Amino acid sequence: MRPAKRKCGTSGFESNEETILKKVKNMTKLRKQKPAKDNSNEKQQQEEYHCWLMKSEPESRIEKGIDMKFGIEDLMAQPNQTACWDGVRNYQARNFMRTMKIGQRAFFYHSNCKEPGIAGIVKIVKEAYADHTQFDEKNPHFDSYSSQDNPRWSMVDVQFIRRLKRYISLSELKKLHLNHKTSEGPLKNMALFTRARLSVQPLTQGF
DNA sequence: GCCAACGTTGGC
DNA sequence: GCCAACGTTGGC
Repeated sequence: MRPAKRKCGTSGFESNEETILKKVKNMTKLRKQKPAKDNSNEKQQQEEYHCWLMKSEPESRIEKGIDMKFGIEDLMAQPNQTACWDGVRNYQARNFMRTMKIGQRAFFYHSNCKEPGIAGIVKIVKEAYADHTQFDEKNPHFDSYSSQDNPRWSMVDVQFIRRLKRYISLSELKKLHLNHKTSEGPLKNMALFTRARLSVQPLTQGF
């Protein structure tokens, strides 16, 4: 059954900046700190992240004959407005996906496009499992070193929740980030800037 | 284990 | 389309 398309809810991002900041602050706050151990390079395992940012390209780009386009509208058009997040080929991004739990939320970020920025919110509806595209020779993300017995790459399923009431562009986020670096604001450690090239990331850096 | 060369990401 | 940043590969 396909649920009726959601309207942009009234609980959405308001159009004023204060409320956006409050929201981000709240989402950031949900990050839970496990009891600290002294081994600092285990930090990533010690810390549980609850809110994510996942990048996808909303504009057509052909790679080995396959269109990489997958914007938020493409997600909305899927059955159940749900899609698997295949194609991640970076270990850190993969590892983050492997820690994702059902029900957690992520910002859907539009990358490599005219106006990069956050377009909407999705939720994790299936936890990490093998990414089938790694076994498909015709797929741009085929990995000949991976095996069915021991798959190297994982993916999760995400479901559309809603668009943001207004698109939050990268340039706006960057301004906030720069301000927050001096004012100790909530976007001070936003991974979008501290780990710019990661395609799957927790909202704020702590790793 | 170092690090140069190479490949990819993604803003601009 | 350029290219900076940075992750990966592989020679040594």
